[in-house]
Amino acid sequence: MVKRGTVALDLDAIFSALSHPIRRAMLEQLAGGDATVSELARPHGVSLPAISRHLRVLEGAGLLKEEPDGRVRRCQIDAAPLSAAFGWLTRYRVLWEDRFARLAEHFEETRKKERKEERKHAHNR
Amino acid sequence: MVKRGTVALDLDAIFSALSHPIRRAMLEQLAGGDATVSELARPHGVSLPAISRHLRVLEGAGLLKEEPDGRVRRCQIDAAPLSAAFGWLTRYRVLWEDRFARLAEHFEETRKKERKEERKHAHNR
DNA sequence: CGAATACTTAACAAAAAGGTTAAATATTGA
DNA sequence: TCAATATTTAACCTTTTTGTTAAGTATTCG
Repeated sequence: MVKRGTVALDLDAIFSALSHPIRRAMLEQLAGGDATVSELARPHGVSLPAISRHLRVLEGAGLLKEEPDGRVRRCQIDAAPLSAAFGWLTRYRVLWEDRFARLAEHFEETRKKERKEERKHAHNR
Repeated sequence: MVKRGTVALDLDAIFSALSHPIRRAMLEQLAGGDATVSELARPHGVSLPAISRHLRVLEGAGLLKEEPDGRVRRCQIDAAPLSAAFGWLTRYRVLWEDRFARLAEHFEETRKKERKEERKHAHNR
């Protein structure tokens, strides 16, 4: 495991953690704010033990922090390791074809449009 | 498998492909230019069949294109799926803490410094 | 042609990943 | 105190991943 500054960079664990749709969905959910284990489990049709282990995978990659709060366990995202993943991709982005840049732009624009849509809908809520 | 435009976005396969150090190293090597299977195998202390299967994993994620050239097989990177991974990270980057941005900057700067170093060394070769 | 080169496929084994149910633990609240 | 709630641990099973060696398939070159 490589260290850079105070940030542990275990790219194997980070990319591996991101490779499962349930775990990505959990991170997406946590991006909207902290959540308990049960709240994170609700959208997925799997057992609690399965969820518990997904959480440990995320924790192992440094992507998750948990804090016991009564009989509930409050989870929050730690985005630092994502920066490592981002960093790796960025590093090679410059070396790979321009196609990459063009596609990245495409994503940025899609994202902008989506945010515009979100703001529009927010008014109707 | 989701499609957006002409780009296949199989984030499971892409992140999974990126989760193995040998495969990341292969992509790094390919970033420096096309290579044959043996050339890609050389740096890693594993058997050719093992390499062959790593290549199929990369191919399965759409990250690799191969072209038979005589008895050699020339491999080249296809960065498009990396853009999908990049896109996913970017999408959530805006939602996660500023810490992310600060770390991303850190990486960009590290990268700049490294490139400066590379140019310096290039003169001495 | 026939040997060497560059790979891939097949068959196998060990380990990791992802899921299940049942049981254990800790906390809250009636 | 006792039952309900929230979550983890244990034990187990199946599938996937990663590696191995041995054998097969093309292609090149003397």
